[in-house]
Amino acid sequence: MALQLQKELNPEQADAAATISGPVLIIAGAGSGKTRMITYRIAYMLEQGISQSEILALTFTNKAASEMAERIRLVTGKPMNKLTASTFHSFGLSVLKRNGSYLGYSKGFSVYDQSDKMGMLKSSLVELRIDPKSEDLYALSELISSIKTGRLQFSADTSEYKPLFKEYNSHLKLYNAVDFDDLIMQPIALFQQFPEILELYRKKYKYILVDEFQDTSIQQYQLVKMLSCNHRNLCVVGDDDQSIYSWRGADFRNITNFEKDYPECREIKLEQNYRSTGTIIQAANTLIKNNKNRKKKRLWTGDEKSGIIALSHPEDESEEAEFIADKIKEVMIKHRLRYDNFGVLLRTNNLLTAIEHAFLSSNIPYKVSGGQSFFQRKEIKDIIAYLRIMANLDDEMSLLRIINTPKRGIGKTTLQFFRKLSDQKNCSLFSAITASVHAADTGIRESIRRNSSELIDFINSYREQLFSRKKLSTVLTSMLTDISYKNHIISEHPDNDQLAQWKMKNVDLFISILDRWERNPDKKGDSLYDFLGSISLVGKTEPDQEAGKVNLMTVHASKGLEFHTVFLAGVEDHIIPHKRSLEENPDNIEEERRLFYVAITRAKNNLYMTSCRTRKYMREVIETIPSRFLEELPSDLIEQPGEDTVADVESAANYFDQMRQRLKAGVP
DNA sequence: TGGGATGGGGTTTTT
DNA sequence: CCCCATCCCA
Repeated sequence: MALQLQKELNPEQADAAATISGPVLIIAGAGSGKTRMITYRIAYMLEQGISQSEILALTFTNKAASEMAERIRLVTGKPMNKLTASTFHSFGLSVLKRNGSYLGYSKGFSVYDQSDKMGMLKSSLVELRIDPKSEDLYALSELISSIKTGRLQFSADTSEYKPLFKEYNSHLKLYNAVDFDDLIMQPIALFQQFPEILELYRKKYKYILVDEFQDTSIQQYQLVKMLSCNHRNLCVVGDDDQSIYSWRGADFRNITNFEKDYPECREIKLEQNYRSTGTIIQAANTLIKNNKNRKKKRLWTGDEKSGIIALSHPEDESEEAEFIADKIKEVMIKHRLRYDNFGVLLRTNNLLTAIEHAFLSSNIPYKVSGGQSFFQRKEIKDIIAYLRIMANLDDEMSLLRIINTPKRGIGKTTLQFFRKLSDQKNCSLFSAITASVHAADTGIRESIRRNSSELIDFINSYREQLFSRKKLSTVLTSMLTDISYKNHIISEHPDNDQLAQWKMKNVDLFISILDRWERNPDKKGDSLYDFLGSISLVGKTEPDQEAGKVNLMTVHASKGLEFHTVFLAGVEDHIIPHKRSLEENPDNIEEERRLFYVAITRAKNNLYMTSCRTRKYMREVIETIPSRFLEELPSDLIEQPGEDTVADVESAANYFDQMRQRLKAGVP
């Protein structure tokens, strides 16, 4: 059955979907049916006889990648097991897994996340005899990242960190580990050093598509360019107005670079919005017009002016949360909606708690995406560290993590001794401990030698089992029993049994995730290495297809999603736009505005914004100021409860004035 | 020397 | 409010 692009898509979408060879730049406004277009485009390619294995589709999140494959499967009715749809990072990981040995990585190398990275930085500083407390670790990790990706060069005031940079990288190598930046930079290095490997990838992936192109970094674009510069079948899809990841290296100038690199490219704009009511679109357009740095486009919709945008000013965050809870119930009944038609969006994760409390006490089912990932939780990271050290004996960060979890009687001093030894012999910590427990004259006390020796034997024995024929989940379960991990959890929370129970539930959940992964017939023959790889890049908790729950998330996490009714909480200056963001660079105001734009355009029908008058921050209650972006919205579109429109606009203006006075007076 | 108790400080967003 | 670091005791 032939696909009928003209019937399924509007003329621009159909044009974009049918243009499968040569470079194409598609500017797709919010809600313009981008995903639908991409789905049909790939389905159409397959219909034209291009095989799945020749297509590389790069997306921004794992969720987007799996959804893309699923949608194509639904349209074509065929399984998509040969299609490569993944994030840049997981693509990079797969390249390294296959070819890492060329760069000196051995099988089972570890992938370090942000917190591992911080830990590495801290110990590198100690090694260089710099007090970690005197440094801003977060800023340092950004610096390291920028240098590594070539975004920044060492300058006069940063050159003092050259040794740190060197130390950090050589330790990564020593631990047989890579960080997130390496997942992009090492494949590039590999392709540069071994053109014959690059050639293989070029031959394989004849058609490349990049989604969320505005959020790719210069390096990610470089990687794509390397792969596609011969056949030039590169399609990039993006919207500069929704670029919200510049802090992570995203550079929407890539869009202009693309036009330069591929002068023959076709450019197609999707500007018709199918998602939102006219009110929402008008507000969004008015807001984003204030950004100087953007491509000309104007989103339009057939809808005239239905839908609601409302603003209210609760006293504090608990009143705000209650308002949202009550409003959800009210709107749900009025419009006969389900809970999952609602999205509650927040600029920062710490605004989450108040909302969760309110939802719990008014029995509103909800799910949180974003925030701390399941795999980032302490108890889960502990278990992963056990698996990682067994997969990769050089993995020092993991060894350090588990060495006294639970307590094993190996303390600071002993550890220092071992680390010094590993440094002297330029070997891994694990080898250093092994050597020292077997040496005749160890220089350590007998009881400690015994403890350490037990640990080494423990790791070796379970390592062996994990690579035997046994089921991983079975081995893991017996290992956790062996170390009485659950008792450890209980002893960590002597006065909070509920928390301990919750953590144990997480542990069980992890085991069942492993179990399910092992049972998956696609993963047959895969090993512990593959499992660790597969979880190392999973950001958020997988959306368990849980229907019937209110969606609670950060604005960043909401990109690409839509809800009948959206709540945007904490619409206050210092939150959105965020204080720190502006402190870093006043130009960030445009990115903050884009964030606000993304939030607004998630709404199909209604948008309820709340701006508290006071808010608790850390320990103190502070007076807040309504977000400056509120003034950029057309005031006649905004309802404020309990007042008629004219008085409303006036009082809002007054309110802003008062607040500005207060701000000038120096009241925070 | 290890481990518990006590006090200080703090994440904007995430692959 | 919670997590981490340091200090001090056993």
